[in-house]
Amino acid sequence: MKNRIRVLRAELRWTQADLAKELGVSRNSVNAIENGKYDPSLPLAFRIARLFKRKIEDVFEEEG
Amino acid sequence: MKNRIRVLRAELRWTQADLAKELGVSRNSVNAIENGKYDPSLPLAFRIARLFKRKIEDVFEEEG
DNA sequence: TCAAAATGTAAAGCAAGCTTGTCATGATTC
DNA sequence: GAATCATGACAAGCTTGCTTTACATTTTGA
Repeated sequence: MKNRIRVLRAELRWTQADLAKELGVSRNSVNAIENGKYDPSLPLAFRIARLFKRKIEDVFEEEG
Repeated sequence: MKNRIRVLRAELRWTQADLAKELGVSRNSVNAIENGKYDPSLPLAFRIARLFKRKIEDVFEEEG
């Protein structure tokens, strides 16, 4: 899955640490997810989308 | 997370095995997810929503 | 320029998602 | 009432998501 987290985060001028704190996960998880190391769980995807006031489909996209 | 999979599946008159086959997962996974044993991964949630022609938010709901 | 902040990366370990296989139960239908 | 189908449930095992800790590299900004 691709995601637009880095862009959405940049719009708010948040650091990965800021975002991690808001989401209740570790900074390493945010970093790994932004860099496509793995996909977030569904509950975490919901929290991310809600935080950015977007639909999940507007934050995440199935690859190719 | 709650989900409406059982209802959506019933509308199509599919068995859990039918759905599992369409999704490319085991019947046990479909059964476990329908019964709330665990949440699907994000990629699987996307496949489920797409199969039912719904937004992820229309199939899954954060609890409480 | 130089220090601090932000990001990347990696290892080890626990938790959650998913598998195959198997069995029990209830509903269908012949 | 016997066979079949659909569902529920459980165990063992593998993979993936997430953690903490730690350190290296890049970016920022005074």
